[in-house]
Amino acid sequence: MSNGLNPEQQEAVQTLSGPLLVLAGAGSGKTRVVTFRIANLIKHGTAPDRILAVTFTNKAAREMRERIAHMSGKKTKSHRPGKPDGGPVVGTFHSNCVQILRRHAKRLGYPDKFAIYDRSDQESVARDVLRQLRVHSGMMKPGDFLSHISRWKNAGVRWQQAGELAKTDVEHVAASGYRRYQQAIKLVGAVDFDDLLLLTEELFREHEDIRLKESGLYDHILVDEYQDTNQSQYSIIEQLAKGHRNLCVVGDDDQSIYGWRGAEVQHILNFKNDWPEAKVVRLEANYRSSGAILDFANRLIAFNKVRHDKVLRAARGAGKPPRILQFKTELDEARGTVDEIARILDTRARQPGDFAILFRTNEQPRVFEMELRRAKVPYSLVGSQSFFDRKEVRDLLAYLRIVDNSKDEVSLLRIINTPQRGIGEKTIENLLAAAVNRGIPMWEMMEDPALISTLPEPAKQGVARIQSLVDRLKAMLADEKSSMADVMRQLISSVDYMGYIDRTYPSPEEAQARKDSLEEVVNAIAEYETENRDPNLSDFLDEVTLSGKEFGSPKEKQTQQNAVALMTYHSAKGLEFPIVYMVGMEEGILPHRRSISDNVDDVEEERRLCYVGVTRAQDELTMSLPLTRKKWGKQRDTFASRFLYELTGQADNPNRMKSIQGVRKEIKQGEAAAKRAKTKAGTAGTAGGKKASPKRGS
DNA sequence: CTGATTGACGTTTTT
DNA sequence: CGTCAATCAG
Repeated sequence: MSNGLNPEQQEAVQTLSGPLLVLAGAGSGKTRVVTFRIANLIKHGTAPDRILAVTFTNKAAREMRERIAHMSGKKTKSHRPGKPDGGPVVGTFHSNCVQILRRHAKRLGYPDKFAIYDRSDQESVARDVLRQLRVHSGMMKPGDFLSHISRWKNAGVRWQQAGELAKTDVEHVAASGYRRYQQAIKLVGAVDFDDLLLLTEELFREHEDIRLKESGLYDHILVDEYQDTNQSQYSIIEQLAKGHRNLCVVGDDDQSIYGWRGAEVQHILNFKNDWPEAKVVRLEANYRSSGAILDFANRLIAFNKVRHDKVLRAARGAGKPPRILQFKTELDEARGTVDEIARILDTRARQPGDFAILFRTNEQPRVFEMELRRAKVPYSLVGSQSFFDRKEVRDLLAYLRIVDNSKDEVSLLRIINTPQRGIGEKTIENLLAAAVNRGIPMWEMMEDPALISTLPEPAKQGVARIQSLVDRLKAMLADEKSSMADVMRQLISSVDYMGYIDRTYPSPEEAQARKDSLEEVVNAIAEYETENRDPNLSDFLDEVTLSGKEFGSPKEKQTQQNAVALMTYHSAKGLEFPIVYMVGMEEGILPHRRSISDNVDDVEEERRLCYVGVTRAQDELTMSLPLTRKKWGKQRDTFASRFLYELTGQADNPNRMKSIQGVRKEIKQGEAAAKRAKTKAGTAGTAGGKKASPKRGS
């Protein structure tokens, strides 16, 4: 074997035509197989740019591009099919859909320059919709509302049909909100992340000419992490591949962890039904982890009922047995873990980048971050509050988005009075109402002299100022001589954003930190400009929205290169580390309380999550739990995760059942308390007078 | 219109 | 115990 692949891997690499399902276990060299197969296709005469590889994350796309470039010496491009620079097209579902939609938006009644709304933009639209519907936050919060819509969209349900499907009161409210939400974002020419997929699917389904044109761009399609495709993605792939049938999908049903986002394991389990002539290759040899770690993984996942039966074979020796540690509090857990890492680093046997600390929720890492900072261990927190979520960064981007596309209402509302320029709440309300009334974007409404004349003097001036600012920036952008970074700098000084920061944040350190992140935005734009052949604002904004987290400053990137990784199990998928710590192994966290109910638990996906965590580890694995955790101001007892018993082969240990029952009881009590609070609130409304007086007395 | 204070509330994961 | 939204006095 010239390239060091085993026979199964060889088979996957050498099957060059027709449908191919690669059932790849964790650590089976999946990524290598995919890249080798692409190289092989090219070697056998496929033009590189007629190969489309779809990845799940931007990071995976970037890595694959690098590997391919490394192997073939060919450059690959991110997601610009049709341009003559050669390599295979590698990108995520979302980035590919954006490209397709940008080419055909008009056919769906969208403007060429549609904005892409991310989670935070969506929330602001959702808040507005809920306010219009007079929905109290006790009934439904913006997040809940959006997950209803998202679930419908993932299942291909449009707002016209949602009402019929709604059963509960909450669903009915969500359904009527769905209509308003969808009309609102369409009016401002925006699409959300789900729309990117939904609209592409619709485009292909309703316009055969477009489907033929787009699918005709490729002769081969490869899809990674196929177990995580949802309904729209499944359909898009089918539409693209049904002509040539050269479709290779790679995945592992045991690592399906995005069910909550509409992913359906059935797609990978049923692949042979949809593509009957498909060849199936199973990769069950694991090259990543030590035997002892794999034993844990195999024992654990065997508890799941819905799965392809498979057992990972260890290609390596047994290695160190994994450890399970208990600490008194979550602070002790963090301290113990970090101290150990620091100690190992002192011996120089390992580098910071060899370690990962994995957890379930984004709130867990706080303590670990504190401890890592104290111990002066470099770390990088993946996900969570990303750079582009910081207020000042979002503000600047909102300005850019207005310059790019003045219809973008969410962005306009964000910066219309930031920094303050005398346009108050009342004025905004009036503008908005008038715009809605006439069915035009707010920005256009602001250009109506009749309306302007009704505004109070300060607001009048404010509107004039923001209009002239945007005009100036637009002109500057069109001017060849000034770069996008120049436009950005001009913007910051024109609105005196620095002064705004000084006024808003009295602490000098915080003010400086915020100013630094402004600088980083300018750097990011400058970097984008130097790295892209045909830089333009729309494209920059797309990239930021679709992959915001990975855009950090050069400085940030460097420190992240060799740092202890702090991340969720979800973000860890596809990665590997010599030393892994899985922390907070408690009932209620992993499995998460939301998957546990009175007597029927739905924890299979949580178990897969745990499995993903275990199989990230190459040499050493440590699982830990604090015996108490601070919650709502009180230190409370925790229960050991049922998974700890399962993976150590102690499933019949009575303590496992005690744990499960313990957490169920706790959840039940929590629910009862919530109910009591709710009824109390209800009665307080009618009999409010009775209870109010004693409180005021003090 | 702006900045400060008080009260309610707290169940997950992300392209 | 913190966070954030709603509320209130300049």
